[in-house]
Amino acid sequence: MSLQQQLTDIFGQAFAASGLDTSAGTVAVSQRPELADYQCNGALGAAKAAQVNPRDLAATVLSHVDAPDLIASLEVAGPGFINITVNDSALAQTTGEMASSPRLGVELVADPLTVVVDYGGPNMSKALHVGHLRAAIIGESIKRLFAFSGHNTIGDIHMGDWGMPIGQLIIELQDRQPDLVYFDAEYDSATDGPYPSESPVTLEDLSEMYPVITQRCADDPAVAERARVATFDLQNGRAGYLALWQHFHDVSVAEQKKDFEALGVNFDVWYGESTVNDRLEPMVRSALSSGVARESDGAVIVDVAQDDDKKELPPLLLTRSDGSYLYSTTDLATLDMRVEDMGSDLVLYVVDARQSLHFEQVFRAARKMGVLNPSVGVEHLGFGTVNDKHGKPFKTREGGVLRLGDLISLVTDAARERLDDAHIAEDYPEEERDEIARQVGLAALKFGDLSNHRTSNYIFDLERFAAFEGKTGPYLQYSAVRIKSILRKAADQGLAAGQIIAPTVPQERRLMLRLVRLPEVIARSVDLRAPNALAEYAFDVATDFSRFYEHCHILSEEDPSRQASWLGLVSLTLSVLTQLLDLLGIEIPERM
RNA sequence: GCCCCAGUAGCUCAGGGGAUAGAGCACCGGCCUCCGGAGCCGGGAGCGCUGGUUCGAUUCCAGUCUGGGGCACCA
Repeated sequence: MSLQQQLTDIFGQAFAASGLDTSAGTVAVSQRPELADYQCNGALGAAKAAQVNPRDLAATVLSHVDAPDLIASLEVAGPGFINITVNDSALAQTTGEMASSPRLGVELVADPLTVVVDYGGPNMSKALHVGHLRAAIIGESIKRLFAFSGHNTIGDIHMGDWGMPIGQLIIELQDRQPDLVYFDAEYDSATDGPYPSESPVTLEDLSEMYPVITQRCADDPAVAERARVATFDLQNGRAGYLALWQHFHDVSVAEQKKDFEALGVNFDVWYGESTVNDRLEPMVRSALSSGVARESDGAVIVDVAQDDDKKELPPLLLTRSDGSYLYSTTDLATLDMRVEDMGSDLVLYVVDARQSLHFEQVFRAARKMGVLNPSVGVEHLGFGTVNDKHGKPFKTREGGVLRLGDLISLVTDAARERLDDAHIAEDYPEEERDEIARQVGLAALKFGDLSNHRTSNYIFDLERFAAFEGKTGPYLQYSAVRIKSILRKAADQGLAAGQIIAPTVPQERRLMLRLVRLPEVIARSVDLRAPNALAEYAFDVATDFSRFYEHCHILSEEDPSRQASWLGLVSLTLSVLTQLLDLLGIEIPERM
């Protein structure tokens, strides 16, 4: 049990023994570290309810606290705060237990859930760009966080591959290459042979076609109508379109897989909207027959407004008036699949915050339609938009969107340049230098993103991402690498980590206090679904380590038990940093 | 018009109803006979505005201003 939890239990009992509610015993990390390690503010609120003086009440509570092994001193301060200073040897013992625990003292959740994390969400036929960065790395981090906590997680890329854009691309291609067999409605693969196995387009072609056809549809209703028809035909199984779709899909996935792999983002399943095509028609029919859905202007809709709504909630569209399906339909069917086939208890959507209304509609419709029973949770974990320094949508200097692959090259090159300039790692093999540059560049990129709160709008600043000083990913890597270096040298000298003993210098004590907070930080990050809490803490751990490192010279320490303890402490620090960075999707080089 | 999100230091951002609101960058000043200086130590400067709830509000609520976003046949 964590130190903070032990203290909370002790104070809960002390409040109970004083005739008050156990919940008043909640202990928090002290806000005034120069005064105490932890504090309990429960006396202030409880005193109000009991109509007594808070300081007197705090004193009464203290009289019921008897934990000399754990607590070194207690003090009532200010209006009635209880300041708690823990015993040095208890602190050392807790730190030592953490060091010998494979999970670093973090308990597995009592009731593991099957959690589907829906993130990434690229549209088929589009190269990944900077806008996909957040979904990918926030989603990856949240997935890892839930998995570490003990949940059964499934990361699903949920590709946008079954909607209007596909119909648009089909007619755009038709206009460019009308003679392709895919457009011949009379073509019968049973008699005429299979469709060509070679794709008529590359992802490059599709990416170029995409904005062109989008604009054409916006400008010309007749073109838009053709796209709708093509979408309908595709969804209803027109063979040529399906064959074409397969090509679009394959060239897209091949390219996108490379980008996601380069980012260190791995999906468990590559499902998409198309995966649930077979569920669409039955689902809509069932919703109609049960009366949950109704026809309106030829479309099928589900009313999701409620009497107590503060805002007007438009109905959710299950089908267009031509009978074709929308992403609301595929999202609902996907949810159905996730519950029915994948056994989800919780579905987390890591998707742009601008889609919050859509998810509100989908979640409500899902409850009404019985797709979701009350025991299954669904949450939209929205994130902020990607803007440039001036708060406008991010564009490259040429005015286009920055490709994800180009972005990775940019940060990797910056890291490589830094290595060269500073004459760092000059004697390493060229291959290793490249690998270090890759790891450092990605760390800068990811930490720069993940240290922001998920929901805040995102200012995309290349200079900031290529910075390696201060509160950055590379600083964290550097801290970890220094520890590895120390441990390597210690091993060379035959020195081993030993029992962690009571701290003797403030920097050492501070580091221990920081490390033992890990369980609470993990729990809080899970509760808030917020990787930035991990990022903040990781930086604090690294900073506290740097201070300790500056002040305590480990390898030249003369007292053997102290030296062994310090080696244990820095080894634990490395484990904690490694774990945290892994949860953020950041790798640590062996040396750099 | 309605709704959502955000307003904290010059800039980019943290912040869990509690005491004296924290980092990083930038700027200024220190630390290299010592385990890796991508480091450490020190310095200045801030909760949009007005009310409310509370013993106590940057935090919760209402209003207001500013910025961003959304509002059935796009995703």
